[in-house]
Amino acid sequence: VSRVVNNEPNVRQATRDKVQDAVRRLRYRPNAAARSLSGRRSWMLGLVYENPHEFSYMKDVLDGALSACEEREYSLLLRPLTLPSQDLVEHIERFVTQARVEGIILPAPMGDIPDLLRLLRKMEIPFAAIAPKAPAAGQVNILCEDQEASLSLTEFLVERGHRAIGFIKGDPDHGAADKRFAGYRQALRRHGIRYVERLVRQGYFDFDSGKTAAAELLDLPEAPTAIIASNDDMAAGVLWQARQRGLSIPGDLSVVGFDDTPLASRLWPPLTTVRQPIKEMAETAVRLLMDRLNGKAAQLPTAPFPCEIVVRESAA
Amino acid sequence: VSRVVNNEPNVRQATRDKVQDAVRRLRYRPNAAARSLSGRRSWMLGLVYENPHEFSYMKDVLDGALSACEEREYSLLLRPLTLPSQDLVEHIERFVTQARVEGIILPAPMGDIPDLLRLLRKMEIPFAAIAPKAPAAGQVNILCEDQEASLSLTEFLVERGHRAIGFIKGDPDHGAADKRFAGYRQALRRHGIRYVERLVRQGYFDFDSGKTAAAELLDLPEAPTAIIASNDDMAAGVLWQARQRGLSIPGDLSVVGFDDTPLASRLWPPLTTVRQPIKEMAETAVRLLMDRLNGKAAQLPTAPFPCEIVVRESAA
DNA sequence: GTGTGTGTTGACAGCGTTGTCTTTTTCGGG
DNA sequence: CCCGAAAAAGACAACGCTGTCAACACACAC
Repeated sequence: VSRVVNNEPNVRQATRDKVQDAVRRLRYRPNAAARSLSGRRSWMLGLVYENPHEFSYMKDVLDGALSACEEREYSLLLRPLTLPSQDLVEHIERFVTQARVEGIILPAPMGDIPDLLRLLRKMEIPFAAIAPKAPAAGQVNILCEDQEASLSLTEFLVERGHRAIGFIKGDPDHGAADKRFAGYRQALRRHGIRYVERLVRQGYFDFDSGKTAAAELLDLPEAPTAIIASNDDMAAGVLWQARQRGLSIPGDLSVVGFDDTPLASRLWPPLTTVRQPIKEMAETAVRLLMDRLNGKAAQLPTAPFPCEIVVRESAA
Repeated sequence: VSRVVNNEPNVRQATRDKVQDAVRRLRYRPNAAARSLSGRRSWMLGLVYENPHEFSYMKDVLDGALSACEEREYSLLLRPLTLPSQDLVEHIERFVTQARVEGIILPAPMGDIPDLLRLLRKMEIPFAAIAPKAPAAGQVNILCEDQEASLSLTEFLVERGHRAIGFIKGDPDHGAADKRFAGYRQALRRHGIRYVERLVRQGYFDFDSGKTAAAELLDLPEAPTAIIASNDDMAAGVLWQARQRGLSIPGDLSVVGFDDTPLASRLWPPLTTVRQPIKEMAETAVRLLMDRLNGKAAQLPTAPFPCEIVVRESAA
């Protein structure tokens, strides 16, 4: 029965049929616990994430990870965290040893926490990092063309005549933050626009930091005519400040964001933003991680996923 | 060791200490698979949900369920579904028998799908329904004061002078939809305002249906001066339509929603809405379900959770 | 000293699979 | 028809716990 259920070779077709018939008749389902115990495999992956207030990004990661797990009959265990967390290591160690997860998915910014990575390496738990800042060799890394997207997005504004373009950076712990900023600078350079440090503010990927940064930018004597926020939630903060000041969008100020979350299409005016294939990235992360667990040849690093500008009405 | 680890009685303190000391020294962690296999318990709960585009509500459910599971060292398995689904029964049956979940959490509208409930009863899988339309006896039901909240919200508008109040209903499959509508009618009755059927439109808890319904309402010869949307995402649709028509909010039109999602505070103007303690409700659902699994005395039905109006600037 | 009851420890089968080793069957070639 | 190799089937320990029953220790009453 075991050999048939697990599709092993060296079973005569007639026997196979007989077993499969019985399986159906008796509605037999292998017991996952017994299978794990005997096979020394848990058939479980872990998803360790920072629990954000605005969950859109994580929702896509979750959808992708779940669907890839379902394909191969794995289960997915979630472990939300709030950073910074001093008992992180102990926490994760319990998570791993308790549930015996075989591998872990680390969406940003989890792929860049030294303590965490060290622990996982020590415990020999394979992992896949989604959008890490520093994609180390020997681990699964899923990237997307953040810098290219940011370059295009900035050029999109330049082409429409903007020269004073404000930029709100993302949380420096996220890999995407640096790359988006780099794309911005690259675009300025390419078009011979002077980089003005005052036009750049630090944000943290959340609404409030977007509001704060926008306020600073808009109060500048030479206020920008366009603002790039490193994600949609911060862009919402920019819109909010613009409203407060009675600025019309995009008449007085153009605003663009990143991520194409549901929020982007619900704001007024709807946000021009960058869509990333997060769900596909998460699916790929899970699949590559499983391949590695099953000893498939170490894959070549996968090409970064392409992004796409979604043009709406918030920029002119 | 088993007796100490599981806190069973009848172990001398000295022995207990010795074992605990060894546990620490050896970093011993019970093997979940072996424990399940032997104890015939999986230590797993399932969360079966309809996967919405706007995930805010489910995010709170997820947070609550995870935190309650963690308390008692249970794991939570997720099963997103897209309704309607013809192979739902087979799907869930596999989910249950494969992972051997001990119980299932059913956030709305899952608690009202007859096929699903029948299956779970047949398989004798206990479940907890969050905000079901028809809370059947003999199961865990978690409710909140939707009708009362809707009553107060409507009165909030009446007190500010509104008489022509539009209402956009939620998905009729959700229990909350009916109750919110009932609260609206109750408020009208209490204040002697005639109920006008044309001012009520069917929505489905999503942005697009909110837009459509709002368009119909705003095109009415006697357009409402206020619109109640049965959730924030539809309220965002109302704001969108208002903008399209150049209406000022709340000057020309007051708009209110339900759920107090992140979206509500990011829209302009920020939405007056109703906050429900979703996370606490989910935690309670999980705890009661576990109590039932562990044979605690059948609890009395829990009191519905109170809601709270969050006043922002979208209504005047 | 014996008997009784209770608290404590010891011993071991059994949970439902998988991996490995042994035995049997099948098949092609002389 | 027999032989040897390969394919298929069979047998069973092992995985790491829990539940249950047996054994032992100790306190107390008689």
